[in-house]
Amino acid sequence: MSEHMESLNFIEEIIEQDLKSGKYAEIITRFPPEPNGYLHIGHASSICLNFGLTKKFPGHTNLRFDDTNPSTEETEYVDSIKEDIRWLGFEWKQELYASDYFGQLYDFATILIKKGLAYVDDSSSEEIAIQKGTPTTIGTNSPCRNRSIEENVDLFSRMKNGEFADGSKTLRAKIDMAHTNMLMRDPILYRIKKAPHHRSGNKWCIYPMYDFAHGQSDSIEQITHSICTMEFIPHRDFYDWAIEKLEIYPSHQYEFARRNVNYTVTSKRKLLQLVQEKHVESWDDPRMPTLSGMRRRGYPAIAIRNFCERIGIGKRENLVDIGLLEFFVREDLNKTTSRVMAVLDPIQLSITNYPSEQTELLPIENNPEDETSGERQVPFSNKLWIEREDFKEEMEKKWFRLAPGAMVRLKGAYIVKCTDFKKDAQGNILEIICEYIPESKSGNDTSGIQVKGTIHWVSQTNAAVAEVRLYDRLFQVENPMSEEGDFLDYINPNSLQIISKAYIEPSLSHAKTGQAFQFIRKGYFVLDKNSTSDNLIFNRTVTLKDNWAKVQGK
RNA sequence: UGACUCAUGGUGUAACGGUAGCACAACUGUUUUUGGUGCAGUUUGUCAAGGUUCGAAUCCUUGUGAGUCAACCA
Repeated sequence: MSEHMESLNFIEEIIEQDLKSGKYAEIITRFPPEPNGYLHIGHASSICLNFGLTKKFPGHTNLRFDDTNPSTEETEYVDSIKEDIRWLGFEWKQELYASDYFGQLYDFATILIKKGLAYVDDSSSEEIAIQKGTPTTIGTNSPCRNRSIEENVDLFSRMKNGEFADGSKTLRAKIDMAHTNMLMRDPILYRIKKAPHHRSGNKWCIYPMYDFAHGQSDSIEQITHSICTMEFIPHRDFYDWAIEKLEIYPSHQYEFARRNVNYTVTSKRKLLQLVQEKHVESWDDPRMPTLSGMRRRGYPAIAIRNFCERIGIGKRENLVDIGLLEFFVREDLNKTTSRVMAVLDPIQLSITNYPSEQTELLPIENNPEDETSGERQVPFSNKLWIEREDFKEEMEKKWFRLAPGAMVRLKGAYIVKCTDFKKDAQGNILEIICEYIPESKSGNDTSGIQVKGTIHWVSQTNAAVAEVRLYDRLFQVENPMSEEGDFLDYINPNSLQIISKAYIEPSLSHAKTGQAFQFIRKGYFVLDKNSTSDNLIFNRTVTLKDNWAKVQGK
């Protein structure tokens, strides 16, 4: 009933007005990646924006690969991009490629030449750079600027036919070498590149530049709202110029500020470097900010979508706290994952008054947040593994775990009282000795004893073994790109910690790749894709919030 | 010595000339067989100076600060 006016971001406001005014009956947006790398969290923001817009308003979104540079693009990237978008939960109306428009783009270029608005230039890249001038001094005209239309038409077709070497000629727009916008100083439209293209093969040896492909592709597809990041603002002048001169469908470009996340980098070049120089295992290394990395890390797609929606879009510089993403990850996983017990840093706990030959199965709820999740049977015996950090040699104030004389509940089992412990000559604790309270059985406790602490455990005779990989942030500083020197200097040397032998409860030996769990008190974990039944591998997705750690830190 | 963007708590984002709100983070308390979760609450903000107005985060002026632009990359 109470229809609250939902607040719109600035692009949604523009669209709402365009729809209301009748400028468009429906809108068309596009997500236009270049297939030269894997998608990352920054792309997720753009994907959620573009696809989200046409969920909210009538219209549709296309996927268009901006593949105009054959030397950097590969089909492997095309495939990963499609997989990542689908995983995020979006489906495009049409799958399109700028390379499909090479013929049309060539015709567009010829139109400009015939209108006297483009010319073939023999200048080298160095000469062109000099002609450009600087932001504060005007440029100079190329000596080729006044070639006749006939000569330009002839030269351009010979460029296409492969008569000239790479770099020997370009096609340039004839605009204004004194323009305050550097990009309007006769920008290059076409270059010669005798390289095979991932889709068109050797059919072409001239390729359009971004500026002479993107806006034109938008126009061909009748994109109504072409959304890109702020660094393309200076390109909008040319975007509009070309549409006007070509007299084609007037798409419009809108810009928002790219989303940056702290403790990571999201430049494709830097990410590629991290992979190539083996600072990480692969593009989908769980420490990477790529969508495939986050998927392997165990981040649910819904968490990424909620994150993107929450941070919204704007036009100002930003550095979003990765903690917000982690919040959404925990929020979803808390509701959906089964609780299980795993001991990462084991120490033996022996119960002296429990029959040594006995094993009993105890029912433990799978997820207290989900009444329908049921329960499972967990074996219990007199020799258990517990977490080394759950024991202290001497009792302290506010310590709710084990210490000599202290009592805790073993999750889902009994209350135990620590009676003794054993140390070796070096002072390492070898074993904790306890007595259990038979009347304190979980769910049937008649002991009347109240304890503050509950700890997790695994029965030694029934335990399975797994490798557990603990991940931390990839960089030690919030913004590696703004620090002095090389960003690689700021890599966190402890971003990956491998525990080769953790003890896990037997139910976990049937886990499936990608299946997520909460290891009680330790965090959320997911079975890695390289896991086998002989060698189980769990990735820690994210820790639980830890108030105890905060108290200790004080 | 240019053009173009931008400026709201620690972070991100609302407000469309009329009560500065939301989320995260932080901090209290409470619940809890996870020091998790849930619940209740607290703290913290309009870059500055002028101006217009009954009234300014919002409009105007000036200043300050940050970012972008000179790839045959996208």
